[in-house]
Amino acid sequence: MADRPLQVTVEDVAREAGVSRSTATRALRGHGRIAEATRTRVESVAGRLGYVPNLAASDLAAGGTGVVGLMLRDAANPVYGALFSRIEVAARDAGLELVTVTIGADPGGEQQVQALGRLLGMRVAGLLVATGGVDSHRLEPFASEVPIVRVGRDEPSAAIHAESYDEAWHGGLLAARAHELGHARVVVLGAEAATSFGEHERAEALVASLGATRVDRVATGAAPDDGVRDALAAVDAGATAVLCASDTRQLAVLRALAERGVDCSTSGWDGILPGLDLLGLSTVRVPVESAADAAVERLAALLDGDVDLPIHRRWRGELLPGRTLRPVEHA
Amino acid sequence: MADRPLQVTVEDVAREAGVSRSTATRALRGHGRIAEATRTRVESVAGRLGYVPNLAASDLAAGGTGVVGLMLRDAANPVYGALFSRIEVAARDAGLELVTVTIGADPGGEQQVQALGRLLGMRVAGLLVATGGVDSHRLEPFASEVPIVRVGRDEPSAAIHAESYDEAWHGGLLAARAHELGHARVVVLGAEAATSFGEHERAEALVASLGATRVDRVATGAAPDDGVRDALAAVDAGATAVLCASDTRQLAVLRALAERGVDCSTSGWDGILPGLDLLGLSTVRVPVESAADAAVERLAALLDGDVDLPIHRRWRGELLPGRTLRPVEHA
DNA sequence: GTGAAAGCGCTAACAG
DNA sequence: CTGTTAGCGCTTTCAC
Repeated sequence: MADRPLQVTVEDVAREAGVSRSTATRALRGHGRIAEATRTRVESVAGRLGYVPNLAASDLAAGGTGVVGLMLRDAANPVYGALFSRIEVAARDAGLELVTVTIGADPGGEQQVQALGRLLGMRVAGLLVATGGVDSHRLEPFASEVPIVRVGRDEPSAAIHAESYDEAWHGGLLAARAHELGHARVVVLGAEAATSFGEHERAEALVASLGATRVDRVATGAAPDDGVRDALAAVDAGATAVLCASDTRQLAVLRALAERGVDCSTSGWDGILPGLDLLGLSTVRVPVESAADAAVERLAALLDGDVDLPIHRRWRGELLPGRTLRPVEHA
Repeated sequence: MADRPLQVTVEDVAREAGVSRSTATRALRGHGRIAEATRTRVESVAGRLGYVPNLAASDLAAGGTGVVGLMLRDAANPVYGALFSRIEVAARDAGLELVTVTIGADPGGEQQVQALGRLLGMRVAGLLVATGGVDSHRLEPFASEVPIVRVGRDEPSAAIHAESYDEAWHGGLLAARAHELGHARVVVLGAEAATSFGEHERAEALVASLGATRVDRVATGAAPDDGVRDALAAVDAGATAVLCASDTRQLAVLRALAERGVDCSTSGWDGILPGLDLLGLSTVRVPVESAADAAVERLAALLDGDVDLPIHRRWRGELLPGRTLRPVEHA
């Protein structure tokens, strides 16, 4: 191997193999007609020299990449981790190469612009957007030039494809369960719209499905234990369950409950957390896998020029009954 | 905005702004001398046209990228999720742009070669390797051309930097705890070397620290409940604790124990899982944050040409006593 | 089957 | 302060 493998160019490989640059390229990329003998010779020279094709050059010359870009939200959250992982696997199975850029909790801010710019600047062949943090209006101008699929969140724009979760339905599941267990006054705990649109949407879905049930809505910031105090106050005032817009929040509530020795039903939302069965969490298992698979499949189809699906689709998960949401005890 | 923003070139912007291509570039990149008036004009034209610089072209012309590459292992595991997230944040704080490629559970295989090739092909300025799945000998040839920092796992090669965990010490922590609680016969449950080197290493560390304690070593495959049956058999035969090489495995054991109504101490390793406090898991909290921060900081320093650190460093976490590893009850 | 030549879109000296 | 001039490394017609 050369002492500076990354400095080796096709030119070098060609010279060393005694062929022209174009022949070397052909041999390496396996396109056009080429003599088998030449091909193997060039290949072995390339290997010996440690040649690593310069992608910038090749993308530029070829006028585009085969790579698809993924914009992701902070993976510390197991839900995004699971989504990421599943997208990754699906993409690999579909023969798509993926490059990922992540975006912190910086709604509407600098980061997303930059991340999006980077991916578009790479002239990715397609875009998967798995973060609520990116506004549709930023994406929209590019929708006609590169296929964009949003995953895990509803998409308002009709120009952008989406595979999301049927959160309204999920809310119905939880509300029905709470009702069935006799809860007549509950608190709904979840972020306000500006903090996390997803959580907000979930909370609203819950409230909407709760119908006649008396609801104390606690809208909070991003930190899991934001609003826990308020929720407990409502419990003291007579609420019999704290319905949370995410499992992380539910954990915070359980922690607070345990600490104060208060007994109260809770539920969450996500259903991804390893060990949630041991904890007995009552929650909704969100269909991460379906959405991820569908998004990748859809993108692959778009890249192939096929399109026949409705532009937006929603997937349904299931209720995990658990043990934290219990029947109301009548005094 | 142009009807085809991604087709707009500096040339177009320059023409529209009535300047030359190089002036336009200068205006956009803010290098060299440029009249403030021209700059704003060019900028506004670029904005209006929806110009997105072609990075392939710019990287090629500039002879390199500013981007650093991250090779990551499957993020479904909360530990990798946490690591990923922290690296991301640290990189952002350090002003580094990150592109990530992930590698499935394909030790030594095609995927890593491809992923590495993609990053090197992009001519990244530096490389962060956060997966055990990439062999050192693949990395080594490039270590002299691009700074490479391995994170979260020991690195055998002296050419490659590393910020890893002091697993031997962690093993000591757990072993001491088990001893102190009176466990005289334990089972150590963790993957075999070929399946997960990290887990294997942990298990070995445990065994080594366990000294005179009688140990049944159960070496398994990757699935969390592999080997659980064997572990329980050892418990039936008299072992008083099952020490696991990861928290995921510990969960599997707890599940099996609960199912069979058997009572037995357990411990895990990782300490990242949200809600582990509620579960009372006894485990070691691995110093993900320290390693991630150190790795990014080191890489940034390397990119600046500073180097003074020992090439390999190890970080120490802490014991989370929990409630799953309990004193042995004497009959 | 192979080589020569013309760029891809951008940057970076240089002059002016 | 701005325009001109060379490329960066690779792909791709098009002749031979």
